[in-house]
Amino acid sequence: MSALTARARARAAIEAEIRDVARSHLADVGPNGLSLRAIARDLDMVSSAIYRYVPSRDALLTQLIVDAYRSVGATARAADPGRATPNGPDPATHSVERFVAIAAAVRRWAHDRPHEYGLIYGTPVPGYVAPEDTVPPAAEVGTAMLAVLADAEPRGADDADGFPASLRDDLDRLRAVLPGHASGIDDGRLAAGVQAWTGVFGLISFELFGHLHNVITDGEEFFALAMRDSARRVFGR
Amino acid sequence: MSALTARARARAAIEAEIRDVARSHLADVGPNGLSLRAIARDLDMVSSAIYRYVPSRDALLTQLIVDAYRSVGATARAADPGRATPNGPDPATHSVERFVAIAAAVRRWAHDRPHEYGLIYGTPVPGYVAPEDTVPPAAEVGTAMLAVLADAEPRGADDADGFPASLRDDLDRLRAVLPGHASGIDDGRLAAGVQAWTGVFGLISFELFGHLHNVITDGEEFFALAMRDSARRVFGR
DNA sequence: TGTACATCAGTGAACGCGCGTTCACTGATGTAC
DNA sequence: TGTACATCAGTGAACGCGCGTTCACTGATGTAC
Repeated sequence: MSALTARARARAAIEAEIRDVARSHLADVGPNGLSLRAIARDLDMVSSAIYRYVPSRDALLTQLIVDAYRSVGATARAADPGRATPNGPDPATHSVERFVAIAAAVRRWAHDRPHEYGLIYGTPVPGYVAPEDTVPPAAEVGTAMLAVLADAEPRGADDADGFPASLRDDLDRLRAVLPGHASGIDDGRLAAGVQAWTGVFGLISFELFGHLHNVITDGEEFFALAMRDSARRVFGR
Repeated sequence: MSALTARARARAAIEAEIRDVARSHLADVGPNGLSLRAIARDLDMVSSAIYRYVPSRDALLTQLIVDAYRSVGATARAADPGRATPNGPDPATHSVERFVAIAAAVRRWAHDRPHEYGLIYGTPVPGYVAPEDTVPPAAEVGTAMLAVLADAEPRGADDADGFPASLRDDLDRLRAVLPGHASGIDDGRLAAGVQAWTGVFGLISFELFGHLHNVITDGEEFFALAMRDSARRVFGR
């Protein structure tokens, strides 16, 4: 029934296995320590056999990075209650709730697979240069979060007094990339939105990398509190 | 005149050289790639000679980590305009300004030595367990930033409604560690302070690790804006 | 000031290990007629 | 349905490399008397 030949199915299965094993190794040794030989060993393959499936170590890293970006991007999109309705945003869901829900889902995702999170949001792997194909997946989460801005009801005042020209340019460029009627977002709100967006990952990283040890034990509550606060600043309460 | 013998001075000089070379290698290969042999090579030493100065690779890593924490901690303290006066905090300097000044100095520090920043605020090195002696230096920056809270004039309202007990406990514990008359800080403000503190590193990491590429070009301005905003939320304007 | 001994710095060889990647090869699975 | 050929998966040996760490040793620098 399957359109794929037995060989093609076997190949797909092994490719998936390789990525799974690689992800689990990531947890033990980190991206720098990731070894094709070790992966092959775990799969009862001879070390050279893995080159039938993976062109090089860096290519495998790239795949894992792209997978991770796509995965967290999909998680963010799926968690947005405003996007849940069939056509367009649900106007009944307040933007604050949407932002908070997405943030919480991203945090859950990160805590469930800290090594994959570290792979994309931690220290860049030295010597590894991310190819172009990682760029679009990398943008997915940010787009999902900032899309909430585009749907929010516009506010009257633009409290962007004193923004330097360079920053206004940046915000203009960003507005152009955002979906829908993003053009209605004023500079002040857009800047606050970017800040809120960076805050999501800032807090997740801080917690995951151990810098809240001996400070905050209930990371989940604190995160929820902080995100609510962030979102309210952007959207007003 | 020197209290140290020639041998002791030579030793101190070489130890410093080793750390310098190690720091420069950090930039090229990251903490995982740091190699005692490579360091020895750069110093025209035979590979085994380095063991006269460094007990092991992990010990060297620990030293670099401690140095980095101390360095950023000292930077933060030195940048606090409220601490500049001989005795006690300068009441004329508003807390917002103090926080913003410290944050900017920390960002500068990080941008001047991104690898050292990554060493302490990036992904933890897999397999490396930080010994106890890294804990006090690690706390220095946070203490410097939150100390501003302790000096701030108390505000009337405590907008900490709905804080769960676990979070209140965390905040109590934290208050006990903070210097001076920190006991006067209410839960709402303390939580906001912690959030502002994590925001500093969140934004620095985000920028340094490349996640603001194609979004914000003038990172310095955006950072300043964000920190001002953060601080105002904590201290009121 | 001089000598005897202890401490230290630096050498060179070796241990056992792991890595990415290439290559010529065997045997199995697919495809075209 | 059967055969001939092309493609693919997996093998095993090898290349050249780097690593942390130990060890027995030589020669220089320091210390105590």
